Amino acid sequence: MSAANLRARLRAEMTEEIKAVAKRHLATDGANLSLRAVARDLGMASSAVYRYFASRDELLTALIIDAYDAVGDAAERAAAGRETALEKWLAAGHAARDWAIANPHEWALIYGSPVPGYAAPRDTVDSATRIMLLLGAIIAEADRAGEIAERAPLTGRFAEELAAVAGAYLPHLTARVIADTIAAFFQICGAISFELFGQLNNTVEDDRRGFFEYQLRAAGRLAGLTG
Amino acid sequence: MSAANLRARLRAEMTEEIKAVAKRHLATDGANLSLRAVARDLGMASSAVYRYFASRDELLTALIIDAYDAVGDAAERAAAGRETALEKWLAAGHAARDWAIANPHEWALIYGSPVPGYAAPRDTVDSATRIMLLLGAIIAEADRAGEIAERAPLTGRFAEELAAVAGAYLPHLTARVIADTIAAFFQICGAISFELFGQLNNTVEDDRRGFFEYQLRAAGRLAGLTG
DNA sequence: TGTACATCAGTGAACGCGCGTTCACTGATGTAC
DNA sequence: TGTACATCAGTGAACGCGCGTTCACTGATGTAC
Repeated sequence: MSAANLRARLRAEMTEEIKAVAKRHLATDGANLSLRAVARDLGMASSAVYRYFASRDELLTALIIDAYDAVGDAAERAAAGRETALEKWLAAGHAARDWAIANPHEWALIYGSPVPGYAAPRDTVDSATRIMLLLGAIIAEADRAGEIAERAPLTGRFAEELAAVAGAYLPHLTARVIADTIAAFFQICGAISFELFGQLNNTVEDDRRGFFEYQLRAAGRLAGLTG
Repeated sequence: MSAANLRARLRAEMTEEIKAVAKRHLATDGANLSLRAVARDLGMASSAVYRYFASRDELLTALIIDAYDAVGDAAERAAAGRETALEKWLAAGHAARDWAIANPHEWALIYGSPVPGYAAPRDTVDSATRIMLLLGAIIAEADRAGEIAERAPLTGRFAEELAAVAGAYLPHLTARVIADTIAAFFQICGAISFELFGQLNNTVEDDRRGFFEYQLRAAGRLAGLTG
């Protein structure tokens, strides 16, 4: 390996380490992450972090992209091993929830309230849409296999807007599939977020996984999945 | 009016004014609300605020209770004027969404990511559960009127937990109604939050109300509402 | 009616802290000739 | 192989800022006798 490559590798490793420490700090500081605290934990001067990230916002952006990718990855891998559409659906949903429970503050970073004064740059969209595309693909595949319940066509102006999206970016999906995928996605993420943010306290304490699966199946039915 | 009462009234008015300014500040600062900034806006010394709230957290708590009450109030009033269960359901849902759109930062305060380092005290629960009780009451009423679709009984450990809750606090509701109400509530709040937090950008822009109603009806079906 | 006292909203200075970012710098490492 | 130079990670001090909370205080208003 050339010296230049070695330097590049060390740089990449340091970048990862900064992100790893920053992720830990999300737990205590939430989204108002402190660059100085991260540097302190790494035993380096706060100014040194600027060798790796041009600003606090850029570090935040990196964390956000990582989080979207991680949850998307987890869902994709879980679904990949399954046979039927329903199995894939359930596997993807549980994978997302498992990841959220293991990384609650990263989940809050991407699906919680927006960080005041922070505007997500374009770079985040690709990673952000991965999990939605996975859900859409599962539904579309089931649709082609004739496993999707017959439903009345969508009506209303929002249906036209969704049809336009389908035409421009997702020609293999119908407006109906997109609407139902988004709706199911909102339901699933809502269920995960509310469980995570404590709204189930004092009601369902033990079998939250079971209750989540109940809701996950409901979301599947909403999306037309039979079985 | 006695002088003591006058003093009490002025005190109450000042308290309200502090909360009003603090609510405006949620927009810029999110949950890391600055007491000093609020005092500055009111033209008073920051220490004066301590005559009204013992700490920043206590002010936050007051804002949270107000927000829960406001959205609960809006939903209750909207539902009160309707005839059928479905009409009440839609009216309550739209009222919650309308309130959220009008007060996005207060919505984020109660249904967004938890504020780091802040633990909600007991006083908030009554206000927090109002809207869920309303939804549960609508479903229960429809159930008594025979307007709820027949469904298989709940199975699983979470069903037992919910049955225990029903037995202890809500004897007129079945575990099934509670499960479905919670699930529908998560779905509705998820839809509102994700719309508010920008997840619909570049897909549905115009007719978000229509798309929300589509999801609201789906939530109603999930809860067993026919029609 | 007049006076001494209590109440209490609000002041302003201070404590001790943390923050993001900049800047001139050091010193190790690698590169070119 | 040896030397001059370039690169670049990391330092430490500084700038200018904001924060929550405390404390001794002022001064207006109301109360008791």
